[in-house]
Amino acid sequence: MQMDQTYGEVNQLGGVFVNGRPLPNAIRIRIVELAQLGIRPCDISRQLRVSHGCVSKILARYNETGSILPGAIGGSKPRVTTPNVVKSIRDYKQGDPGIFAWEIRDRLLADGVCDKYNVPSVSSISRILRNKIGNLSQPSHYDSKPSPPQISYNPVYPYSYPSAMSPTGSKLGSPPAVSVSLSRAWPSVHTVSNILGIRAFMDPAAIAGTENYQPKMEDWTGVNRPSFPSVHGVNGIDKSSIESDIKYSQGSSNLSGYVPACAYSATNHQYGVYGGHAGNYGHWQSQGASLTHPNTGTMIQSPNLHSAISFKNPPREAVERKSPLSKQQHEGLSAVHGLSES
DNA sequence: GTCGTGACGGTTGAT
DNA sequence: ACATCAACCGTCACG
Repeated sequence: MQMDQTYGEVNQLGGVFVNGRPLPNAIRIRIVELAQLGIRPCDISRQLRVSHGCVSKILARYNETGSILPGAIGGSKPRVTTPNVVKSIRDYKQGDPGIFAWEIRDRLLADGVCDKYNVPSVSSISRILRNKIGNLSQPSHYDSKPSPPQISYNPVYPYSYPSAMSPTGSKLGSPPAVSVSLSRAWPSVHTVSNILGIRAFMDPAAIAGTENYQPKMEDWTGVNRPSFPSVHGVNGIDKSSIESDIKYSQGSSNLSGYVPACAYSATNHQYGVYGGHAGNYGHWQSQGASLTHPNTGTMIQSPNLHSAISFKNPPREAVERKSPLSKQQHEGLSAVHGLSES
């Protein structure tokens, strides 16, 4: 609520956080960077004043997915009963009026209309039959609608927008092209890619915005910059930044000492993340930060950071997410490679 | 002392 | 406009 500027709360370590909201990207990145420098999680926790549970989670996620971004918050799962699916169901029903819902389900899978991740349940199919199709002859307005075939769920998908971001900073207003949504597990990756025919996974560009896109953090965009005395701050900053400062200024002091050269450079742009100021998202470009993904060796540079950051492995995560860290590795990551470079 | 985990109270965004 | 719901968040405390 009052969240706008919300003051955050202070955790046991003295760090500031906003309950319910993700840590600013700047901190998330810093966590990863420090870890890459060989600093132990417990020390990172203390230095950044972020609970170790959180450090653990962020690091685990990064190791697994290559993304430092928080997951997509809010929204609903994409509907599986896309117009295209409904249409197929109707076709099957018309072709064989006596067909059972489970048979339809099997056909949807067999015909590639759906995959195991997005195929409607038998009960959903029954409902569709009853409600949307009912009388076979009736055309349901569905077909008329162009509705992009499978992609449809893309659009629907909150989660996945590619945020990519418009460089300009426009937040995510417009979803870029389709970069597919793979974001959560729902549509399986395969599906999507098949559908779209994309090579998304391999193509960094495509990927870029994918996965988590940026969930929005408008509120925080300003986010903090811990180690810095507000450099530019003072002057011209807009309120939001300032406020954010307020919200988050945590131990600046130590930090700086700690993080040496890290690319981060803290500097100002710190929060690159979501736009340091006032909401401009595009700011990612930060300057030089670079993260190298350990497992893969992939290096992420800031400029691309956002892309890099945002994704890496296809999201199967959600699915497997339960146990996040499979310690074993991520083969998938390699795919990512291209990411960083640019 | 570390670190993984899950409950908890919270926010968000689609429906 | 409002309420639900389901996803995610970070903290905390336990083991």
